[in-house]
Amino acid sequence: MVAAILEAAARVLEREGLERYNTNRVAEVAGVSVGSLYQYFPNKDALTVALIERTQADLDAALTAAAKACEGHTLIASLRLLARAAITWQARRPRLAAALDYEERRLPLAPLLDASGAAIGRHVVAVLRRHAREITAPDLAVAAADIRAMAQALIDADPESSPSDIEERVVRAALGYLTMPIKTLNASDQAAVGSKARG
Amino acid sequence: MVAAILEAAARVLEREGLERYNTNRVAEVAGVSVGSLYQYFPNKDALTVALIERTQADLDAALTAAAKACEGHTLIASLRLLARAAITWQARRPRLAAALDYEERRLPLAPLLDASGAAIGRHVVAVLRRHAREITAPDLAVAAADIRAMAQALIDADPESSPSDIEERVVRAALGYLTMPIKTLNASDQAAVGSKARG
DNA sequence: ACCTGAACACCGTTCAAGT
DNA sequence: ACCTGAACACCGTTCAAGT
Repeated sequence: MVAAILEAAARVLEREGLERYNTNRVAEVAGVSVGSLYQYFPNKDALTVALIERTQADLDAALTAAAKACEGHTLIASLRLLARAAITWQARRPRLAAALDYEERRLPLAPLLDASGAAIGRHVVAVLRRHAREITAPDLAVAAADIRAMAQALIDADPESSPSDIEERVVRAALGYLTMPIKTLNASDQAAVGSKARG
Repeated sequence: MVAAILEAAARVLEREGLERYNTNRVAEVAGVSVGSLYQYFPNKDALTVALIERTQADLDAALTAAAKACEGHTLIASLRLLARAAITWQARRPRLAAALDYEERRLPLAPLLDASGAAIGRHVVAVLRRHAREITAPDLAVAAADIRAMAQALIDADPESSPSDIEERVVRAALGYLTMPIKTLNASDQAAVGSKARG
């Protein structure tokens, strides 16, 4: 029953969008009354969170496989494999993925951060750790979270771009963030501070 | 009257959040009836868009000033000035800025992209153009849009971090994206393709 | 025990009545 | 012309009645 309701929710989001995503419609598509829905989920947000969790578990599996495939590869090749996995996964149900990405920002996500969310981060961190020598970013966990946020922003930004174009830009952003020479970054401090005096 | 309603909307968003942001509350805070609100705005989204436009105009002004201050500075120092301007601006009314960033994703933004949105991009592109020799990214307009999306993602991601920490990460991301050696990126192609054969 | 769906509350929007 | 606010529609949620 829970699975049927989640499936109905996914279908409504995918085919009718966030505007028509309401509990009465989900119950109707699932073939149950709205009262039954509320027997299994305390409210609409809980239903959405459950759907996000199920979807994140899928993405986690895809990234686990990609992380394994990274073994023995360079940092660049590894980032490309991870980016490609995330982009391919999102391309399978783009409207559902975009809607859930959007809802993620609004919802209390403690359970997700503890469970699959952190799991996704852990895979990336594990891959990064193997290439620690090349990485100048001071904190791998922060770097993994930042790369995840940036990749999601680039992927959601324009669904018009081709997957290979998005991949190129995600890899460029991730690799640049990770390997930017630290002296280059420090060199900017004086100049920026000094510019306050200019007008 | 329009200004009074927009001010009321900003105050409601800032002090009571998106959950209590409704037309009846906005009208109440503005000291008018809800019917009057609908005489000046065709619907709630139009009110939100108008508020975003006004707010973006402020950000545009801040970035215009920052872009001017960049003249004569290195690419790195310029990116730091732009990042600092954006972060400082958002720190002034963080809850309002975060709420509007969120709404931006949902709304039809043709007017914004044509007006202030594109203006913001133009300033960044102008700064980037002065340093074209150091930049390996193939399209400055795409790069500016990507940097804007990434910066927004990092700024909105954790409001816990200190402004200087966020600034460091935004500059790292932007500079890395822009200057990543192109040969490094190309070097990953064969490895990634070859990995498909592995398991 | 579980399901049903009418009913309630809240909020976006309208419109007849007022000035 | 412009304002008012009660009324309507929609959707999240509940609960008395049914099986």
